[in-house]
Amino acid sequence: MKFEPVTSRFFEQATESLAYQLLDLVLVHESPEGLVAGRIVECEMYQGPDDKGAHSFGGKPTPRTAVMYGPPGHAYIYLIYGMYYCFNVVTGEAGLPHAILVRALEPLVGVDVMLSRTRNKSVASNRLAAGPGKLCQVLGIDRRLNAHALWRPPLYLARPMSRWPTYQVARGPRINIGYAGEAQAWPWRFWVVGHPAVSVKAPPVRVESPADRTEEGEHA
DNA sequence: GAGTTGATCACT
DNA sequence: GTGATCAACTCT
Repeated sequence: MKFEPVTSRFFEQATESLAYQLLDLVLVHESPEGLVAGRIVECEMYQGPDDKGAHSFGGKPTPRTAVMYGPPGHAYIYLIYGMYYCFNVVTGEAGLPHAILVRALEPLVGVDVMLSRTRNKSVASNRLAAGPGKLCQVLGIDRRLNAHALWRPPLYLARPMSRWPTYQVARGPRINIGYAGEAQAWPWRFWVVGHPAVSVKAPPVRVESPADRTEEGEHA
């Protein structure tokens, strides 16, 4: 299976439009243990400084969140709960601290390498990366890749050589941001309807047809 | 419900 | 500078 990296120009669009488009793409890591890649099936957008759920809420850059304030298309990777990493795509023009958390992907290449990195021996192979912490674990992503430009190796977004079958996108509230006040309810999580690699089952606010997606992308 | 580490913040 | 708090998670 071959993949074509996106260009830096790809990231020069509104965050919500990018969130939808991530579901067309593959995340590739040319790791020391081998190439691993998977189709992105779930993501969440975070739009500081007004989003109480975002690390960039309030608008004051910190050492951790500095990369979110830079130009789009770079990786924002942070340690969560002392044990897991989460991988984000920085979006929004420089100065606008937006990012999209990639929550789940469908393993496509290097499943053997992914299996060797997981501790849970009984997990189904299509759920090896069903969750942001597991995703980073099986792809071998850690803080060393923070701020990496995501249009070049060893870590990049890519288009598959052939398009995915037609699919629907659902959107709903984001996961585990109970501290975020009313932002908790904002429908800023996006996922491929019915896909087995999606991390958490939750009722969508609404389901959109491919035509809806196209229309929304053009308006963005 | 526990595990585990470091960023962040409210204080000296 | 120092200490307390707690997190965009995962598995038991």
